Amino acid sequence: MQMDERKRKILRAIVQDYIATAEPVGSRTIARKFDLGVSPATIRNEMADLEELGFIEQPYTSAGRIPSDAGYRYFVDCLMGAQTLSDEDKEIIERESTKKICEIQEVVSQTSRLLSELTSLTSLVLGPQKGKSAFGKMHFLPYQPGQVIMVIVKENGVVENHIVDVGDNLTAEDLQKVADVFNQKMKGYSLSQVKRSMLHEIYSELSRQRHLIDNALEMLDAILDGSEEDEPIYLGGTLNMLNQPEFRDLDKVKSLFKVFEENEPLKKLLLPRQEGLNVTIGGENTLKEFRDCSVISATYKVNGKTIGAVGVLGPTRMDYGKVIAIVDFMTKSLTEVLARGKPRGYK
Amino acid sequence: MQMDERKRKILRAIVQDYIATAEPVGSRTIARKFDLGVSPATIRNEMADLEELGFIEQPYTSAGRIPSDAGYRYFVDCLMGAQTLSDEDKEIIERESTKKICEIQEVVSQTSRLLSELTSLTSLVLGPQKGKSAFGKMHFLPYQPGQVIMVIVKENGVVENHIVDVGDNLTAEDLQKVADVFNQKMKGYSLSQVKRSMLHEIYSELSRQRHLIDNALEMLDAILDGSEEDEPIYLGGTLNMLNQPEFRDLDKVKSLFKVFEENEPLKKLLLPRQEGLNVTIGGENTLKEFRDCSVISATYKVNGKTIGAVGVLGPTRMDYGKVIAIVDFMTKSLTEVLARGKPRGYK
DNA sequence: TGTTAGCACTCTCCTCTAATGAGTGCTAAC
DNA sequence: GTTAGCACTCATTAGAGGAGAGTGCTAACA
Repeated sequence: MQMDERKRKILRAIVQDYIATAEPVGSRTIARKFDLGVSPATIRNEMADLEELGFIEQPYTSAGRIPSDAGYRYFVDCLMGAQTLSDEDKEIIERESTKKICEIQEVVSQTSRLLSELTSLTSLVLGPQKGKSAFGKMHFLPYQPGQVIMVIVKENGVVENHIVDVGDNLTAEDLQKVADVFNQKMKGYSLSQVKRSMLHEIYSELSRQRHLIDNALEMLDAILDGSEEDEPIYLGGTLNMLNQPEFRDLDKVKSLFKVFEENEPLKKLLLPRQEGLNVTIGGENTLKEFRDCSVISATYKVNGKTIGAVGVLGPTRMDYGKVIAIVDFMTKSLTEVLARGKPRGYK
Repeated sequence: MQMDERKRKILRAIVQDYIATAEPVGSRTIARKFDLGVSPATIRNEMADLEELGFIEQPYTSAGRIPSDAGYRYFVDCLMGAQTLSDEDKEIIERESTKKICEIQEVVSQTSRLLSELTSLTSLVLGPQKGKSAFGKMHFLPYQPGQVIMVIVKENGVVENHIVDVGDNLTAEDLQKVADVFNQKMKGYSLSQVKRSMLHEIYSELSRQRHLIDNALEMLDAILDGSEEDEPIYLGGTLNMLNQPEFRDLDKVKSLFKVFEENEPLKKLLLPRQEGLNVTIGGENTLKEFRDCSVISATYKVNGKTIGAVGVLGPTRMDYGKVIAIVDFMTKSLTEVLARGKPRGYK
């Protein structure tokens, strides 16, 4: 059996109506709401075919039909057509993107908030990967007797500071020397790349300040590498999920929100199998908590390099056209903002 | 009518049983579970009295009784007796508190996590108030052409850094001069305290660097004062609320979680009417979302000065004895940790 | 051969009713 | 003052019946 034009029209009608109403769609409804020029009986026949093809299913005998995952997939891939963004939404995004921002975190959280607001769904934003940042420059500043402020400028421009305990017997010159050696030897390397030999050199050059070096290395370790693993994902509008009829069930809500508290599953959800825009529908997600959910995600870039991703999570019964348009435009806007504003924090 | 010993025993039994089962308590149940040496009929008579006194109420005619807010209040104030902490919990808290921590934020989030874990309720932790911190010292470090890193050491020891745009024509000496003037004039003042005259002085002394000063002041404003308003409250174990039978209702959950997203109401909930430990029961909370909730909160100190608060939020039907013991011990442990470890970030 | 009207059938959802059971208040006896 | 007994109340549950939506099938029609 083949899909013909009428089947496509009917499938599209079913998906659209189900997205709008969350109720199983009957042949009569389609005949009434969509002007297909055929009777409900004909539509019924076609629906039987569509069911056989696996695009729709019945919750129970003699209920209307709802789209299957495959049905949504076919809809997204073949039926949806060009996604248009409403002028209103477009304007809102553009207005936001012209705001001046200096911290990368602000950009990310703003993006997250905006996404969930525009879609009335839950947004996921993965900020620029800090992990790969390398050592740039080190400064020491006076703080208190026995302690100094160690300021680390990473190669990606992020500045961090930590208090380091030093002995009482270190002079400003000693510290300057330590900084000089570090700056010279380590520029451009992350700590994990620092060879033993390099450390050895530093140690031997600065044998007097061994205590300080140990402390400094510990701090550096945390700054340069520690953050790699648990890059947080910004969640927005989680409560929107509670408005979805598919989450009327409290146990479902509980297990969903539990997953929200973890990072790894969300990252898996967000990170695309390929560059650009991805649509993951229902069971295509591996996690059972998301079996009834779809994710629209997309990566964004700086200098042609992919550095993060944004996504929207909602029930499979979501307005794919609208959400895809929003996510798409948002990543483009984000890429633009990052290229223009150059806030600190991305590589 | 007066409370006598038997009435007290019965009220205590009702509260304890209701806390344990979440079911209205009948006279028969009390006679069976608690050995009061009287028959259900007698207990019924006493319960009628307790109801008249306002300590218990009936959800509907011929259901068992549940404690009213006043009943819980009487229980907490007069019936509960000394709260003992289980050795197990004590050990857990002590083990946590010996861990080395260097950032105040870690302490706060650890505390929050621990509280919600031990109580299976929701924890609220208000970190040390940063607001009152004053200007301590300013440093400039080279960053990129046209930009410098402004490092601000606040009087409470917190170090923050920001990138500031400067013109191309500023030398290191110029910057040093700016820093010197700021350090000299502003030490110990928060920006809101800076008199116009003082600013005038700075301006006239540094007329050449006006552009830099404007930028610096803007940053300082954010650092010194901006954080005062929206000191975040750390929430832990919000999902625990979903396990409480009183939150079976999805609408209730929705409105509760909505409040969780705001800061102001939570702060109101947490900030005590008096120093030390506070118990706020049911309707004593002003917000309608918390009408069925109680809050056990307590302040913690450093150097004898109250600087923050922790609290536990749960249904009015909570195990007051246990929770009070935990919160009490926790604040003491926290006070101790802060006094000993002196992590940065408190005043 | 494709389309349509008609019709019996299925299954959910809602409502109504009756039975159950927990718990009370009252009364009278101890 | 305490208790046993009893009638009464009311939430909860299960079951029955009806309404309604929607289907699949059949037969007639173009």
